[in-house]
Amino acid sequence: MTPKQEKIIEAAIKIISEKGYHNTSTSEIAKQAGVAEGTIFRHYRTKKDLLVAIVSPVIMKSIVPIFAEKFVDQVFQQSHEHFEDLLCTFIKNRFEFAKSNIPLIKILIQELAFHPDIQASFKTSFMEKVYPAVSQALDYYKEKGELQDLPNETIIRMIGPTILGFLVTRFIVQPNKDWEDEVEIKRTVNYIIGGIGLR
Amino acid sequence: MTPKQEKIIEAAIKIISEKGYHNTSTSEIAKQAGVAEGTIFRHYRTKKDLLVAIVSPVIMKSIVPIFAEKFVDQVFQQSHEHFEDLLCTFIKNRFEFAKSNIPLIKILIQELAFHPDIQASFKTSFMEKVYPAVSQALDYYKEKGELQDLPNETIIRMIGPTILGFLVTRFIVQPNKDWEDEVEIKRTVNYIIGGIGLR
Amino acid sequence: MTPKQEKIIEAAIKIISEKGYHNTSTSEIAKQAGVAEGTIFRHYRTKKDLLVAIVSPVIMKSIVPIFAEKFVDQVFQQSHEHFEDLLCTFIKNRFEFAKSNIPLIKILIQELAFHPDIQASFKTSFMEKVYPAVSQALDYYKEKGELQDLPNETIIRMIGPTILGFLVTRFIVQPNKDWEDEVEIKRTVNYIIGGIGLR
Amino acid sequence: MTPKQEKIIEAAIKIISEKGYHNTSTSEIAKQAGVAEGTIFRHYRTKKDLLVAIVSPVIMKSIVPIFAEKFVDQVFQQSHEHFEDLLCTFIKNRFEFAKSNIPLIKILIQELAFHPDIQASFKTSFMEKVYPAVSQALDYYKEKGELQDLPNETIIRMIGPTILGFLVTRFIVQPNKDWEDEVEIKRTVNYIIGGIGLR
DNA sequence: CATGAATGAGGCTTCATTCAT
DNA sequence: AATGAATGAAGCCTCATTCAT
Repeated sequence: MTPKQEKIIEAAIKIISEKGYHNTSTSEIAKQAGVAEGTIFRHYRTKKDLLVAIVSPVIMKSIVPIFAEKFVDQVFQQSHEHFEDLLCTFIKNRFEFAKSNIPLIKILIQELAFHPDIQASFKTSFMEKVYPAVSQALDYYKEKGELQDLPNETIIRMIGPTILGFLVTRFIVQPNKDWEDEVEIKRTVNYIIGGIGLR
Repeated sequence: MTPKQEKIIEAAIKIISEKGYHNTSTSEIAKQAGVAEGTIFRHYRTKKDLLVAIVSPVIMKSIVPIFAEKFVDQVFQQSHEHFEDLLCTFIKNRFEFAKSNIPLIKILIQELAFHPDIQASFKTSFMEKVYPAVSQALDYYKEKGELQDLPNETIIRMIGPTILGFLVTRFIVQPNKDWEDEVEIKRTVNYIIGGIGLR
Repeated sequence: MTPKQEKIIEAAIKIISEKGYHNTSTSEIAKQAGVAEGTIFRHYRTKKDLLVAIVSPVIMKSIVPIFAEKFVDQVFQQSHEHFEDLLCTFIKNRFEFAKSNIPLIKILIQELAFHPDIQASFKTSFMEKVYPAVSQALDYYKEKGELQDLPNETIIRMIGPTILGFLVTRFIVQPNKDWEDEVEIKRTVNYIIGGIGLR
Repeated sequence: MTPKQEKIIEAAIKIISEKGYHNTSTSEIAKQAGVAEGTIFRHYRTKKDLLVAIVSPVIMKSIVPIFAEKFVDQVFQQSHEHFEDLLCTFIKNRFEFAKSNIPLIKILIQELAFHPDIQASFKTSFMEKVYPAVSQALDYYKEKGELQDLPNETIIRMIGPTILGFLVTRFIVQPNKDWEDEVEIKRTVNYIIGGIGLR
């Protein structure tokens, strides 16, 4: 990855996250990157390729890592005795990730709707790497009697938007509000635990 | 609203919800509507105006009505003794609304990100009509001891994505899944009540 | 065919025949036609489509008509007792055709090499319409003892370039030479008859 | 001519003959030649220069040699008693030349139309070297009473396309047909002799 | 009111050519 | 001599918008 390439990606992320993929012209990206327009196409065959180059790693990093590599181990190494601990770790981790990747996440969310191939890539990542790991963890805590006996799909369907909703509100909808992050994270954890935990 | 106008709106909703605003050309809309391209611009000065004409009513209908007109009354007429009842009514109502307005909601969600003016309109509607009503209701049930003592903003920030997440999953992400709607609605209500209710 | 369309075709023929398809830009054609560049694409979806629209009719008119419609009839109505008469009529006819379609023929010859689809179209026309008719005529005159017993393919392979070579030399290679057309046509006929006729 | 240069020429001939000059990019040539794109421009100032470097020798070799060097001598050394012998030698010679230079000849024929300077070069070669020699030979055989009393220009105008037409048909239009080369060459000679010879 | 041909600005992309390494 | 990243001019094409009919 040459310095010019980095500038291009950087510029593209900045502008696309602000105005959206379709409202951003390659000439604009080139100008912002301080590069000739042709240079973009030396590195990315099409404008779409550039988008994919931006979005692909985010897909990986946004959902995969925690689960694929450490998550399951952690769970069974009892590093998180209670589901609540695990949830808390997870939310804090994703919070930090979101905090330092706002533009990328904005782009991913916005463009997911319009690019079936990106959608597919996302879905695949999710179904192959995230879902099995989470499902396994949920089963584990269900057996420990910490979770209600709901289908895993339902649980995920409820936790997912809760966390995503929190992060989107926090960083995209009202980024300038005076947030007490610690408290709000705690409340989100409580909300989820209240909603799916066993009393 | 002439019959031609209706055809235009109808066609625009169909195509834009499928392919997105930017991937839909006015000529395509005209063809689908069985109308000359010029006719569109006789009724809507710009393509953007057409989008606004589509999206504006949805903004109203998607968040306002229940609250603005009947909601508060209902609450104080004790038509819903418990918050859970109110919540259940609300979710079922929004469920039906979503069911019969999928394309419109798709458009609204997708384009909200790229059109600051639509965002503003949405925000205004929300802050002026929805928030006060909901807030009032929450206070009422808090006093009745049915809700935890959380800031209203936080409660809304948690309920909102939960419901929206359910509807989006149900109708957009996995519309073809074999859903047991009754059950899933009940679970969603329980999830929320568990999360914010007092035990 | 609107007047603008005619202007476009006219301009395209002029410039492409002078400079070749690839050296001619659509903006140049538009300017020469006194039309906006976009107008070209309203009538012809691509630049290639424009070329095909120009070339297709020439394919038809350059080889098909004489044979398909009148040729065979004429032969069997003994309107041409000798092969020489038929040949003379044919060459004169093609001579006149070439004279009034020089740019079109130039384009056809030049671009045939680079556009496999046009080639195919040409080949099809030739094999389906021209070859059978000519072959039939040749057989007829062979039986009359006027032609040597050569395979029809060979005869056509020799007559074709002779006539084409004459026309190309006459109208493209040396259009400004002081030609005695009558004489030169007669000589061409004699050359062919000498080459394939029976003494 | 360095080995790199040879690779470049070789690659250029291959690709340009297949796809034409304008449809071949210098980067493609570089890749096929296993050379950096810049290297092409170190040896040939422009893409056009490269084409000329390819085409120039073919112009020489395709029409000049036989005549310029050995032809005239041969004629007056009576190495060919009859015109037919000379013609036969010539066609066989050009046949072999064509056989081993198909791509080059393809390029020459195709690009001649679009490059006035190459045309000029061709014309000059022809007028200065070929025409006088051939003309002299024709006069010689006319005096011997073997040829009809036609203008040399006319004779050349008829023989040229006949031979060229044969070679183009044989090697470019229908290279895969099952040709009996010996027979077909003989027929071509007979066709020409029949057409211009004295009975 | 409706039409649809015409417009022309602007977008993406290609590619011959240059130049620092 | 060779490289190949960078350039930017120019090409094809799309599409929202206008306007004469």
